[in-house]
Amino acid sequence: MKEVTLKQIAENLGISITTVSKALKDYPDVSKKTKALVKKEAKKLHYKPNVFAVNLRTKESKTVGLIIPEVVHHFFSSVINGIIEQAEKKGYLVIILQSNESYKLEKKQIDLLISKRVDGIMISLANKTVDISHLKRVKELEIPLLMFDKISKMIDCSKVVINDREAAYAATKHLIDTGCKRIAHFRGALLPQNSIDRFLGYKKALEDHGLKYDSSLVYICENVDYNDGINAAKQLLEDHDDVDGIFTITDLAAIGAISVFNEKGIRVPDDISIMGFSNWFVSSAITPSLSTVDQPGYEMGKVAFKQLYKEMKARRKHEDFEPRTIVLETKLIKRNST
Amino acid sequence: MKEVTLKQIAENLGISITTVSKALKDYPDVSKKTKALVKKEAKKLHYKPNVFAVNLRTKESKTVGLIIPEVVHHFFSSVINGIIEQAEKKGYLVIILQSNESYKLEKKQIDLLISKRVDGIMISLANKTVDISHLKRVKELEIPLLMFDKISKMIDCSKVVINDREAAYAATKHLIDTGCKRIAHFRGALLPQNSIDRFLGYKKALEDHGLKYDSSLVYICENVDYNDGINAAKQLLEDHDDVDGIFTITDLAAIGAISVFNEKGIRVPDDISIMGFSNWFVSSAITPSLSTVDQPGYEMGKVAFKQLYKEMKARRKHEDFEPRTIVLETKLIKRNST
DNA sequence: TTGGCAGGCGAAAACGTTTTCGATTATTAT
DNA sequence: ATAATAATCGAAAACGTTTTCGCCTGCCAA
Repeated sequence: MKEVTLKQIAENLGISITTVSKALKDYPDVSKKTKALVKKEAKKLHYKPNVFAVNLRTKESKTVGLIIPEVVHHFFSSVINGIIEQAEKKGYLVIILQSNESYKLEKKQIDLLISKRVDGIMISLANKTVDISHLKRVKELEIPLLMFDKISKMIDCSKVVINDREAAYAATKHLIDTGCKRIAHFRGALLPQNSIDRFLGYKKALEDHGLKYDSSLVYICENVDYNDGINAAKQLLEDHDDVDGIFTITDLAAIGAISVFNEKGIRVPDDISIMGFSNWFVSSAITPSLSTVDQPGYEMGKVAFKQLYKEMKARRKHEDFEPRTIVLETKLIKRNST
Repeated sequence: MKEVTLKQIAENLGISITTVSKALKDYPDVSKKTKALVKKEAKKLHYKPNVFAVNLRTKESKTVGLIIPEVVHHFFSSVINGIIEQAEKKGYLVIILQSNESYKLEKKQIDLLISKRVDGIMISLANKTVDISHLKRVKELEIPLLMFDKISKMIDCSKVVINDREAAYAATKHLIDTGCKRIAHFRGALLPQNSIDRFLGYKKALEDHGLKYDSSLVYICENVDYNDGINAAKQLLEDHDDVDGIFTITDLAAIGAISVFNEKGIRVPDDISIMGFSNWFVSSAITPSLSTVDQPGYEMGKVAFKQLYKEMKARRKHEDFEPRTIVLETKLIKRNST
């Protein structure tokens, strides 16, 4: 049971490999008759081109690499979904790697993708990534690169993001609009741009609406998860008794906080309003359902691949390409926690 | 800025390509002196073998394909996590495809993976998959194949599963042990083996403990999601007023049900106990926290890749390989909903 | 001297494709 | 008739690696 190759078909038909190859790709210098013959024989033998040979010859793998901090994460898995769907449509496959928020791993994975000769790389940076020489290298090798969600401003490449600052501003403003006077913020780690921007949006909203910014109302949720939310909420209850609103960097932290308040008999939103971020679909399932900002993960993945695709196409044709930054719309979702 | 190749190194050193290649791979018929020389030069030039050429020559891609019904899903994304981590350790990359529970897509994706010449394929079947000729073809081509979670008994290959029947039995028994007398079941679609097995476990547990099985207490949650849980719960409340326990096929459905009961003022677990399945981590975050069965996704992914790796290794050495079915342990998790 | 052997190296084939550049024939214009 | 043009085809190089097989040199034993 040997593999079917162009050679095989050529021999069967008594013509050259060249002609077979060209016939299958509809080159204009092959007669209709020969084309028909070749295609028939190819179909009969179930001919499938050997991608390894094609790759070698064309220097393309029709594969892109994707590096994200965490796979088990509603937002990122939505992005993955958007990416692989779009990629498949365009005939590309996606290799997924997880940096676990580690800079070292991220760097290693970039090397891995380069050595695998993917046609493009999409990445959402690890929180701990500050050195970006590994990404510079990608640019030097002229491998199309796209960053999404967690990006670095130091790299000139296409980007897909939301306007974290504006979204956080809107979220905080919503709390103010519903009557909150003293609003705390559960923020993320200090480094990531997202975390900074959401914090700045929060701060600006306060200042624009005559509420004084108080740094003692800002709590850091290092891992931005459920337990962080629990701990921050407990700490908050110890530190302050006059807080009537919280804006959290992520739904998970908000849910953690809500569970604390539920337990202690503090009513949400009567005693304290809570605003999440991301619109993780569980937010609508908890009691009370969580007001939040919708962060379009699936859409982001889709747009991101489309943009990368454009760049890969340009590169193939040796055209030059102008990187773009695409900002996606977020949406304020009002539910029962505010 | 040309690519560095073996030829390049050979020319620089005035030796043959053959010797360079062999030196880099520590062949015994190259002198230590030459090896050192070659390695030094290779490092200096940052030589990286061209995988396309290596693939073509060795007929291996060091890549495996993974097909799952849904990426945005706690259990499956955990499996992905386990797989890619383990794969990376062994020098393999993972291409992820999503069947969206569609048989047609699944079939197409298998073809895609075959034509990409992956070294192995891992799959969790779409619910609608009954025809398995596409999987037979994988076997015929002697591509190592592994099925996990949603498997087919008609295919002889390695499998990694949990004992759904036993786990469901234990879950139902737990409801019985805590005093439930009339226990409903929110089951999944009719076809999938999982769904059948969990149903059978539920039924058997009833019968073994002197409770009569009543088919009117079984509700079908076609998509096994949050809304299904809501609808089933509402229907249940219309149909029956004496039910004091529910075993749901998945946490999501359980959470949907809980939200209905919360709304209607029906107390969980005082009026009705609820038992989920999967131990989706949100289950511990809701009120009341959900008793459930822990389904080890990460572990399953890890074990699955390891097993596939063994088969790929055997295949490379042309040894024959005995497929194995590995059954992973589940764990009953008692929380506040029972 | 001859033979055998080991160590070190390289020529060349092979993997299967794509594409350039001629070559050959058939057709048309002059 | 000749020249120019169009239509078809194929030889061969190229992509970069791996691996088989044989060659050469030097050494030792008989």
